[in-house]
Amino acid sequence: MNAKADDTRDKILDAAQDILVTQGAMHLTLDAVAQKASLSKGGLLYHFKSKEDMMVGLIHRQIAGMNQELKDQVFNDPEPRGRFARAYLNVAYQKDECENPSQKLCSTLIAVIANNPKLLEPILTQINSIQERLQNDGLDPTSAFIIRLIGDGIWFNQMLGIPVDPDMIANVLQRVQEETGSCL
Amino acid sequence: MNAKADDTRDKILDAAQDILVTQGAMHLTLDAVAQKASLSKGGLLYHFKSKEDMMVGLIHRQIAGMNQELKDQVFNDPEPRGRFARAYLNVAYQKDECENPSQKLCSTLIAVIANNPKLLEPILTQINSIQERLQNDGLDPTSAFIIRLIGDGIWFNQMLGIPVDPDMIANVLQRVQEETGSCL
DNA sequence: GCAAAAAAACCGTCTAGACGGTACAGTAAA
DNA sequence: TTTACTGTACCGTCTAGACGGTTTTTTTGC
Repeated sequence: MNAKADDTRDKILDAAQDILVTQGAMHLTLDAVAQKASLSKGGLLYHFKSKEDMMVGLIHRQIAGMNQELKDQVFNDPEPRGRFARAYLNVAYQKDECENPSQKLCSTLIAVIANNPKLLEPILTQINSIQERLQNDGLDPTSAFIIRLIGDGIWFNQMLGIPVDPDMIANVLQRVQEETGSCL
Repeated sequence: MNAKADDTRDKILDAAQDILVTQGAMHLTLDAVAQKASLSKGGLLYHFKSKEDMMVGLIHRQIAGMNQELKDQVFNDPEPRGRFARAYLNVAYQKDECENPSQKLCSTLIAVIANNPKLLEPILTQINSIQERLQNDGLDPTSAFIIRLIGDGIWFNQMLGIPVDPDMIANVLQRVQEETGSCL
């Protein structure tokens, strides 16, 4: 069955993700991932034919997860104008530390950049797509760009593990909320 | 003489930096650095007793360079109110691609995070210092924080090698220019 | 409905090479 | 004599990936 294989693949990617978040990119080895996924190294390499292949799988899954989050946020926002912008900021900063897809994506990013910048392509595509959607969000281009930079800044801080003050983020989100209502 | 030694140390750090920017953190090996610096591996280890030691040296030099840039920018800005904020954005984004200290710092950052998060300390100190200086820049706290995030966002993009539209950056800078004159 | 064949999923060891770091003998200049 | 190196040989460790074999699942033939 394909479901079993998909399940195993997911387990492998979960393990890789966990190692990236908790131990850093340097400790992401095939052995470590296999062990954490309760699998042999051979089993791992059956599903992903190389470490690079595994990283690609991880990137794609992360991006898909992020897009789902964005979709949900947009869906739950009744005001069309600027709702993608708000969604982007909300996804970039999520309060619950454990299940933060943005931070996971960040950890993945670091690993990718450090080990194989060629794998950045799908991520760049995603970023371009976000920029485009921001531009078509009913805001003027400069405001859209500013919001993107703010979101990226939040990412950046989370990536470095810098504790960002939740109250401050709330202030920023509120101001954006107000300004996207008018014009920013 | 001490000048000779300092010169060699600088040459070594230049080489390390160059490898980081052009090839990525994975290719930063002692052998590669020594070769690029036209030096033997033994010679390198004479100046830096370990790879970690070399990284620390690199971080410190980068931070010093950035602070010098900030100082210069602030010095050349006649309007006291918000001039550190403007300086920060200007340093984060520099047009001339070759000599961009911000991008070099970014590459170093990645290497550090990926290989030894313990070395982040001096960088976190720097970031906190920047945040503090932004807060004492005559702007309200939320505006200051927003500007920091924008600057970090610019960093983030440069770090990923994402080509940011110079015109857009100019627009952002101009708006900040206008707003820091009034209140943002 | 069931056995045999085939394919999929997985195990665990082995190897070749890279890398950080050490040791040390020697050299050249200040 | 000290400082600033060169250059080589070497060690221990780590890691990606290859490989041959084994178990489990699915498909096929009857």
